[in-house]
Amino acid sequence: MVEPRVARVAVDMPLPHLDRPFDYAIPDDLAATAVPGCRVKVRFAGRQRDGYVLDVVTASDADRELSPLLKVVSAERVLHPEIAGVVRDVADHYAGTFADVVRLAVPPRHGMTETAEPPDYPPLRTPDRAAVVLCEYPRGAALLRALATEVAPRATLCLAPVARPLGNWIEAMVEAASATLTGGRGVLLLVPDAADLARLEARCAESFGRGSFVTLTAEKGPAARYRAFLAAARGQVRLVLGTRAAAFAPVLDLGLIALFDDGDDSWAEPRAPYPHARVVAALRATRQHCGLLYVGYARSVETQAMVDRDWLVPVELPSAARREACAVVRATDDGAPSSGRGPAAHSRLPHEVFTAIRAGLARGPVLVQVPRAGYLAGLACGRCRTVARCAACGHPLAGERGDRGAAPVCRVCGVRPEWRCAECGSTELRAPRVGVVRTAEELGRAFPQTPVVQSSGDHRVDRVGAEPALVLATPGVEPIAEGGYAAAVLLDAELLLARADLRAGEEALRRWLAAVALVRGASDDGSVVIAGPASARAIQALVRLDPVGFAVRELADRGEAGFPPMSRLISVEGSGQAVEDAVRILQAETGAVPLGPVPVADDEVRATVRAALASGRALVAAAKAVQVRRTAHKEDGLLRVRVDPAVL
DNA sequence: ATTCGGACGGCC
DNA sequence: GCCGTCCGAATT
Repeated sequence: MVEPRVARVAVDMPLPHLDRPFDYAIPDDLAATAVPGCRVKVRFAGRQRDGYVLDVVTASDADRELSPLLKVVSAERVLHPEIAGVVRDVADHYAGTFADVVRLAVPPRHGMTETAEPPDYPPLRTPDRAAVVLCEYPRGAALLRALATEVAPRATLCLAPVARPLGNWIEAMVEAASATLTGGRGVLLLVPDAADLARLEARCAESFGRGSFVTLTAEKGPAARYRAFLAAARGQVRLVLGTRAAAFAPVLDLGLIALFDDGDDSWAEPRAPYPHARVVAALRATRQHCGLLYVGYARSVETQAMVDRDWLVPVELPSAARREACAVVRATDDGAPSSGRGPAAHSRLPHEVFTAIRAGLARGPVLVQVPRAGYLAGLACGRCRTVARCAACGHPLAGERGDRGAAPVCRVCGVRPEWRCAECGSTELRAPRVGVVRTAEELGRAFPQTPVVQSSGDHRVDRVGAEPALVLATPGVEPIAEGGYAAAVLLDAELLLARADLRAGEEALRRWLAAVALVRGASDDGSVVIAGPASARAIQALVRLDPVGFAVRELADRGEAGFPPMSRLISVEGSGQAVEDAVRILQAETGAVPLGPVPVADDEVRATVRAALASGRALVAAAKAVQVRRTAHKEDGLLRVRVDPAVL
């Protein structure tokens, strides 16, 4: 009787034309340690390389003598078969290779950590505490029941943005986790950044017990990262917390992936093949039949698309209940497109902003959200302020640096269109105004008796007390206020809106809602004032606290313009010749009409190819085939392929 | 006839 | 990527 003696190995070699498993003979002395998921060394193309054993089988279909495994690095199973499947799915979705994706999924080995006695992980406490957040939402209780009974529900929770339990995203995630863990399955909780992770970690320690779960993040060094990874892979913990890189964490018997704020741009992996954690989570939910929950104050256009095809269940309050629970939001135009120049025109606070701050300070801290300048400025109609879009491809136009009347240029297809506003017919374009409030000193002068707290990227403040203070923050780093802010003012809305980016409106609304979520509800006199053009769709959505309606309309716009998530879009970037060849092949094989190429930095160009969703798989497959051809024929020049990139 | 080198294609 | 092989041209 012949024992299983063949190892199917994923060799660490990111060449697209060699992106498949290779078989190796397992020598007798390695038979015990060469287990599925372990790291091995093999000889490939005459060179020693790393790899992972995907499977151990009895026979190979290779028509040649198998090379032997050279070495089993260790018998530790670091790439479980189901994670290997997810890695393959992600690689296929993004026209990438298994080797590239597995590097994102499995952290580098740390030998000392692996051989050391593992720390003691006490069992999870799953307190029998009633869920107070999710049960307030329609379908929330049903969601919790499904998570507890292995039904693997998929949902997107649009939280009411308010500093009350009803709007507490941490509580919502802990409740979903608790239900799943009580039902006996493992949980993966994902957040976009380190500050959110610290807050979630503290709350989980309180609820489930310190040390009973792990936090998987690269920030604490390779040993800590690998220790946490091993605890999950060995099944020593059933709850894993983490940021982007933890989206692949090998939680055993996974019952739930919950992901907070999927619109945050940090979910996009900067390394090839540039997967987005939202997509990784969705692919895992499909393959692993686990629950999936997106949590946020905003609704991303992507998750709305999943709702529309009945793949996700929407969970949100009816709009009347939401408005009743949250702060009252008003918009005040921060000045007409003023021709006035000089300091006075720039430093004048809109009256309503001033009064809102003054009224808020009487009752507690007031948040002032001030966006940083320096985005790539987009253009708007000079008369009606509708965002100026390229007539050829629908992408927002950017203004080339210069004085007023600067030539508009499309960064996607490269045309310099004769622009005319689709709404009002005007041909007058305008760039966004510079900020109304430039400095903290300016506001400090306006409210001289009030303490001023500043939080920004380089100097982050985590929380402030309940006493009156002016809290100035850039979007994304707002401190939490004890008991909630009495008021918030959102300045320079137009600056955020007028980026030459498809997602400008969505992104602005997401950031504003995050600020509103830190403010007390209307019944506690919480109020928010946003300074910007009240006619803008995103501002209207904020005033009505209706991110879902906004996402529905944005999605419809994307559909009309042929952009993701209603189309599949591939960007091809690299040397002119490589891009030209790639685009020609993609066009020939799929019939897709390319946009561009347009020059980008360093002598490189970028072209964009779009296809209807129905033929998206074919487009992605063709893009992979282009790379296979390139590397197999050793063509020179670089070619980066991105599927549905977050920004163009 | 023999050696050298560069291009090409397979890699388990 | 890297190596091995195959073929043509240069060298003896």
